[in-house]
Amino acid sequence: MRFVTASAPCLAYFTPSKMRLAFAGTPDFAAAVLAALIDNGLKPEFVLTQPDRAQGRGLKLAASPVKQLASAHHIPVLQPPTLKTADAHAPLLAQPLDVLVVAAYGLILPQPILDWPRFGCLNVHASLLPRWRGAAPIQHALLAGDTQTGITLMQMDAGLDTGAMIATREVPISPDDTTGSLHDALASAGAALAVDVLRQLEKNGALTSVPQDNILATYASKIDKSHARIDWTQDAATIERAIRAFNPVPGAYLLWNGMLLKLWRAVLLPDATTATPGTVLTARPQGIDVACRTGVLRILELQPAGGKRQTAAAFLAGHSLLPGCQLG
RNA sequence: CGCGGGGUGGAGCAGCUGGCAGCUCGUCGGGCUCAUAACCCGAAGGUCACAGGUUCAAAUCCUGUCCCCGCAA
Repeated sequence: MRFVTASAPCLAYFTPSKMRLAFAGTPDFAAAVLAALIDNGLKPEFVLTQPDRAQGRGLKLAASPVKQLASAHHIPVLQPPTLKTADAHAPLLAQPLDVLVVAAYGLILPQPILDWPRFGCLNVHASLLPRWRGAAPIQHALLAGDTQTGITLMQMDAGLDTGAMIATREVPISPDDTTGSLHDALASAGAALAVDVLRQLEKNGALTSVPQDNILATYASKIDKSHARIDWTQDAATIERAIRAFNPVPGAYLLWNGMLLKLWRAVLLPDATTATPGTVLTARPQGIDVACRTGVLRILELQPAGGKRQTAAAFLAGHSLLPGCQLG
């Protein structure tokens, strides 16, 4: 926001982006990118986001983070349920556009939409393509034990994250990163990269890109609850990565006495064990040690269904989880 | 009105077919010991989320409100 004195001609102070820019996105990740565009004088003329959905306890109707942010800045918001039909995209195509920035929008863009902006649709993807194309790149990077990931800004085409790459930005993965922490780091990297590329486009009037090497492509399939149950027949290092990859959602969990326990934090122990995988070796205030296929995992923080997240010491104070019992 | 669990000393839980508020841990005091997570004795600390109702009597039964959480989306 800049101030304009009453006596000065407004236009002399107001230098709007010459580009006709629009934005499409839905969750927090997208909202972070949108916020950066707004803060850097690249305010979109309008925003596309998914329709308000009933969600949360009580299924209350909620606006997406992108919609909330756009509304706060008085940017027009469009929420078509789909873009596949001519009815849906006809009104959009009537409007001239230079570039559409897309970040975690969640709707498939058909060819007419991809061809709509003069410089095409630019997607902010949370991996270093061609590695981890698809829906859950952050989780898969953690599950795989990657030590580095990043953001790729690419020119969208009809394939799933197959478009030519315009720019990338690397983000290191630390041994204690979770999907939550990495998501935030990637969101700010993505936001910064999107701003950089748009400024460059504004200056040069053109974009350069390099095609992806399809041979190196890997796919990051969607994560759901069924993946989040701890499998003790895996080795301890794999399980520890899974706990971080499923934090904060959907939450790695195990079953004990028919009770669902979410695992929030665990560390690898150097110990070896010959116990059956899933056996509790010791249950002490400093942690609950569980045998895995190879290695031992110490659970530090967990959460019973209906209860709050708590330390192992707190949990043990109220539950008799004894050494020797089996976790599933 | 999507389904469900829960709010009890500082922490985690039990009690909830109504009748003296309990357990594990922590805290404080003392003792015993120099045994990988010590042990023994003692003490402090709670208007049982809030409001109303039923009752001789309510943490417990009924009604309403607030807050926390799991599932499902």
